[in-house]
Amino acid sequence: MGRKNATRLLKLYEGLQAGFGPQNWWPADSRFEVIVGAILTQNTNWKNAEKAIANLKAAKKLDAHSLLKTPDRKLETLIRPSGFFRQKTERLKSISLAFLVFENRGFAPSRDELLEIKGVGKETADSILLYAYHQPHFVIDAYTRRFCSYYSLLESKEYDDYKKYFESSLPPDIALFKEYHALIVEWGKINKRSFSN
DNA sequence: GGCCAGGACACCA
DNA sequence: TGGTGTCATGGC
Repeated sequence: MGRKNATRLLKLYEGLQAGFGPQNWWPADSRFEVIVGAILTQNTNWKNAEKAIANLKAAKKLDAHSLLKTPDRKLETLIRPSGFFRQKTERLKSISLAFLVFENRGFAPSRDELLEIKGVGKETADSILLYAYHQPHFVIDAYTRRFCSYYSLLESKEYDDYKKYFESSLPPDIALFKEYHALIVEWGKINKRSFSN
């Protein structure tokens, strides 16, 4: 059954690849920038998150120390285009602090450690693990659920059900995980009018 | 002009 | 566990 899923998933992957080409996620110059982007894009169009990141970059606040030293009001102004700017200001600060701890001790955070950080849920944690720390965690988002529903792969309400489905069906290939999730997002953007929910 | 983005969390029953 | 409200800007 795992084999069947694998065959099916890989076939769909090839189709997406052929249709959309290489995505090369995550666009960022540093590990910290990936993490910041993961917070800023929560329930937000990436274009808007990108503007906020550009503002942070221009203000030279795109490193954990500078960001932590920036007053909340100032930070809110810089990230305003990404929406939810008050929440995200708080979340950026809490994750910046945790990031410094991870850097100092010299090894990557576990999923549970990330989930303990305020403002980091399952999708954000997996995005950070996959795209910032290059570990084989499959990222599940709204598009992935629709994708699974559309192709009758899996029907569930639980994040972890989807995560296990992909991780147990696919070979633990980091590049594959990164590219597959990115392609599903592209697929979702194109098909969003085709069906609802 | 309404709808919704690469979610998370608090609160309630 | 399951349902609902809140957070907020900008593109289409």
